[in-house]
Amino acid sequence: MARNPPPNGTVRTRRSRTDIRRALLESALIEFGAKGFDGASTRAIAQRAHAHQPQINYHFESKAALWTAAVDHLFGLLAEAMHGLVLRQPTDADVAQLGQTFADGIRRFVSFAAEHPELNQIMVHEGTTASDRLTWMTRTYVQPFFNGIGSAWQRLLEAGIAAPIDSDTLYYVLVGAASLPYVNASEVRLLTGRDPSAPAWIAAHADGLVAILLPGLETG
Amino acid sequence: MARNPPPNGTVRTRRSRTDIRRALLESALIEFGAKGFDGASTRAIAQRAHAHQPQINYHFESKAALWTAAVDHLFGLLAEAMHGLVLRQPTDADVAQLGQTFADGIRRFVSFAAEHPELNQIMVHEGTTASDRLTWMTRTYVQPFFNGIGSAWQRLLEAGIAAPIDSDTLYYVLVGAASLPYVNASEVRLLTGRDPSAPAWIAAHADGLVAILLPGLETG
DNA sequence: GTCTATAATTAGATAGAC
DNA sequence: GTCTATCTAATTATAGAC
Repeated sequence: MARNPPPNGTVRTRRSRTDIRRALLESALIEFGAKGFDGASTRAIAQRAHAHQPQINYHFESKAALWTAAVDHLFGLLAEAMHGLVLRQPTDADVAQLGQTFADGIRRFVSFAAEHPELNQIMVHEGTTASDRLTWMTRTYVQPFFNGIGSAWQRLLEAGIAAPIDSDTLYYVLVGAASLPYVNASEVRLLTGRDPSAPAWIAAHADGLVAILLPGLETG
Repeated sequence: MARNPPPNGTVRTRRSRTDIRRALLESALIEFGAKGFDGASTRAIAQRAHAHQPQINYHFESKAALWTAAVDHLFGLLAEAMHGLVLRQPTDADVAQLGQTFADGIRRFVSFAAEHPELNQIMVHEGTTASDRLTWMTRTYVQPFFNGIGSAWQRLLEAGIAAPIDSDTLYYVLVGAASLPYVNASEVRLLTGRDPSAPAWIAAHADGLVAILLPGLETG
């Protein structure tokens, strides 16, 4: 079953279907994140994945289908990173426990934003203008996330743990404050000389957000 | 000196040099904000300004020059909106007064972000990747803003007025939390059904930011 | 499955009539 | 100054050899 190997080491090794699809997806995330849907070119995406431009149309139906597949992949990673977090707890649960869970969620989200800045880059690009892509992404992936955060925040507000911000506004305050340093990591390096992807930076950032958003949280 | 009027009302009226330059600049801000530098097309910019595409190269040297002029214009508006705010006060000044000034700055910045979302849209687009445009914009306009906020924040930290966040991080927390609802206004409308450009939304948002960032501020 | 060649469209920029 | 026409280069997508 083995295919003939290339004549000698000079030729690029042939990759499996799943390998090249994954490489194209990850390249697409970086390019779409950096330049947006219209600004990204399929040539640049292919080149970054060490593939040729027509392979995109072979492995995916179109540029739009590639974008969709890339976003599917990325939200799958987010779901993995958030797995096990249950913000909507049974009504008799200790609300202080919910506060700790929310704080844990903030830390995980900050870590994810640092590790995968493409997610928030793409969301910021798409969120500016009404489009089919925005509607699909919002209804499919963002809405459940938004709803879960909103209902948990409501209970934390009533318990006096949360800062005095209504839940709709809180969502954007949280996401904006949690993601901008990683979305704009190039600017951060230029402006501060520091690297926002350093573990110490990420931890301090997350601690700060927990402190300002959950001032009524018991520490220890 | 009056030019001949158009034969009758059907023809588009000829605009003055300054009028058409301004129309092209404002159109450019919207397109660059929505799609980024590479994603925006000069044809779309011209069309939105009710002009023809070659007029861009007549009134501006190139697409890049148009971008630069548009950013110059926008930061000019920001400077106007912030005019009179003096964050770096003489050493013997009352530090509580500095807290009030900082709070006022937050409110003005939120209002500006709501009124001119293009500023933060463009900054988010450019901040993702190192480029000559990013370097120029950061050194020319962002650095002074960043430095002023940083030194004021440092004094507010020492006075126990500011939330426990170091000043580098604070800058991105503040800008991200203050701008995202307006940068992504389309998504906000889809997700919440509310309009973030409504005065009540803006005021509540700014109040929330002041409350979480300056917990030691004296109210009243 | 991969790769070369290329079709069809659109991009930014320029020339020249008016 | 404006506008039509057009140039060159880059875009997404397809066809067909291997």
